[in-house]
Amino acid sequence: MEMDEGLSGFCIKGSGKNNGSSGTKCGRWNPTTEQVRVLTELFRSGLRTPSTDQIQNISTQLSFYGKIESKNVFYWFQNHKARERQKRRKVSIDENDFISRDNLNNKISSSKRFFEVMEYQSDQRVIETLQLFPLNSFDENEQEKLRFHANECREASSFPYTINSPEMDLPPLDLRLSSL
Amino acid sequence: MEMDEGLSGFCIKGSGKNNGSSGTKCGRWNPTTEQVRVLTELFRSGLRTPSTDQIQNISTQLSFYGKIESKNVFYWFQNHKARERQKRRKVSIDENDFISRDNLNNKISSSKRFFEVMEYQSDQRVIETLQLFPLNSFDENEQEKLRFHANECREASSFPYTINSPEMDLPPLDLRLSSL
DNA sequence: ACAGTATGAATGAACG
DNA sequence: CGTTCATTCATACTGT
Repeated sequence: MEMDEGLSGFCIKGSGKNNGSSGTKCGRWNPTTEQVRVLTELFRSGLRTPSTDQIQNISTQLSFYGKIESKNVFYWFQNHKARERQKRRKVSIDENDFISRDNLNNKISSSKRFFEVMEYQSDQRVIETLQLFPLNSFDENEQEKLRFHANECREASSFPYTINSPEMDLPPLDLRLSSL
Repeated sequence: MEMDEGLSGFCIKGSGKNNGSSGTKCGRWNPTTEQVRVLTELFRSGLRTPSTDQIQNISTQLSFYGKIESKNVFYWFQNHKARERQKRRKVSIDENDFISRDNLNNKISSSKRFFEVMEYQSDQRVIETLQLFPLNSFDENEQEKLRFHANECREASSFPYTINSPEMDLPPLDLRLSSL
């Protein structure tokens, strides 16, 4: 395997993993559970795109829990934000083919996809919690709403899904690339 | 952590597996042989990085064979591509190694590695076959060559956010946003 | 039952 | 920012 440990990367993270997880090699930042916890909290408090100063501060504070650089914090937020959106995008597409976007009621006939949707909701719920300060990353929520359409137009070609969904009568199978 | 994604619902997949691949526990997607077959076919037809639409379509079509979400398709291609690359990298390294070592002493006689190389050359050769559409994922080989750069220096910070520091003698921990 | 492997999933890092 | 790459974690699978 690859037990090259003697390199300049140093690992921390030996912080007693209870569930015996990661072996933990280094070379890349491997956040402590505490670090992740804090970052997540900040994120859920509404912070999305921390300023340089904020990054510095967060990084400094988190260094208490283990090795960390500001770029790690930067990337973390970048990724977390991006993936939240990505996830949301994917799910809403997946869920599309039977929930006509708001169904007016929890009619949700087929429960098949139900769980997936639930999951995200619970993940998103508390965004408002700590919305009490001047973040300069203000109103992320607002901004996000505004930004909400620009993203969709990526491949304008593919919008068969949004509202209708009788397309579940898929022709048994035609997977020539052209048909995708 | 972010395990909100881990539970993708439940299992289906009872579709009689010949060689007993019908694991059928859940927690993670377990593709049907049919699903794998199709995915592989697409891959060999040249598809590497399907767009969101394509992912969606594929997913929908494959759902005919069993439960599947678009993220599964996404990951599948991600992984498949990565592993192909990985494999190739290893082999070419091995081969360099092999050549430089044995070249002087011997004519290429041992052959073990040859087959491996052959194998996916033949695997790649067919890329053009179905290249009749806008796949947007073209000729991975070329792209890969271009991409061949600084993958090494993980530590060197080419990072815009590094040059800042003076303040902050960290108070043990106060991460309320206001304090950032 | 266990070691080794194949592969789904997650995520840090970075590119365009 | 959205995407893509590399690496790692976790689990299903397979052979012994």
